[in-house]
Formats: sequence, structure tokens, C-alpha cells
Amino acid sequence: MTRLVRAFFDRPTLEVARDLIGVRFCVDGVAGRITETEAYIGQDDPACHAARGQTARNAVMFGPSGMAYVYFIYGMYHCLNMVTERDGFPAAVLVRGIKLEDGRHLDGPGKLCRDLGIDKADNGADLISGERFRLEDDGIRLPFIAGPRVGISKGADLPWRFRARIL
DNA sequence: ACCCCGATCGTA
DNA sequence: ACGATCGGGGTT
Repeated sequence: MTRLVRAFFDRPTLEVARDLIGVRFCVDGVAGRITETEAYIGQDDPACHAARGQTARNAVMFGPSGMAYVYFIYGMYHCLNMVTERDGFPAAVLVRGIKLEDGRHLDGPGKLCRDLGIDKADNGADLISGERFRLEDDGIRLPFIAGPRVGISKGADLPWRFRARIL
């Protein structure tokens, strides 16, 4: 069981989003496997929060890869992203689904953060060398399918959502 | 100071 | 199909 290194995230976002499917993810010891992701890639992606430049909210996306970008949405939910690509290029992978080892399936980015206790206090946390979050590669790869991203109006034609075929 | 709307979710 | 709920960011 080897922990992911920063080079894993310092790559093209679509590659990272696909390779994250099946990866083991632990939050304060609660372990599961990532089942669904979406890619948000740079200022040319109209659905990316960075599309209109850097702000206080999206600043983490502009920084080094391997960090958690957590934002508050719809007045009641948080969403967890993992920052990708080189320092200075704003991109990230949204985590949309996790299958926990106890059998529960956390389906949806808002529910997932609510049930794992992830909120704005986790924005900027290091996923590579931090204590609270661990990402581990145990060699298991799940087959996945690509499709359009959920809940966006602009950029809805791009097949940048990936989800495991079988949980 | 004001207004709009969003990478969602539960209920109808 | 729709309402809840509120912070961020653009506009006046």
C-alpha cells in the first residue's frame, strides 16, 4: 500500500481524474475508494471556477498540485476537489463519489463532504503529506465510463466526468 | 449597497 | 419539477 506522491497530481487533469477512479481515500481513518470524478481545467474551461481569473475563493486551484480545494455551494453544501497540474495553472478534480469500506456509498459531492465532515477548514490541506487525508494506491483499478459533467450550464458538452462501472 | 446565481440535494 | 439557503463576485 503506497501513498500517492505529488507527481501523480502534477499531470494533465483528465489523466488524473481517470487514474483516481478506484484509488483508496482515507479521511481521519475512515477509508473508501473513489468511484466518481470530474475534471475542471484552466481558464479556458467555462465551467471551471478559475474561468474568470483568480479570487480569494479559488486561489488554491492556482497553487501547487496535491492540495484540497474545498468550496461552499448552494448555501448548504461543500465540495472537495484535488488540485492538479503545475503551480500557476488552475485546475482540479472534483470528487463526486466514494465507496466506503463499511459498504456505504457516498454518492454526490455535497453528501460526501457532509458525511465525512469536510468543510472550508480543509481548503488548502495537503493530500500528499498531511495527516487528515491519505491517498493510497493498492494496485486496484476499476473500469470506468466517461460522460458529461453534472450540474453545469457552460461546457456541458465535454465528457469530463468519470465513474466506476461497478462498485 | 444590491442582486444574481451556483461543480447540490431532498421532497413532490 | 422545485424550493431551501447563503456566500462570492460582478455591477451600480
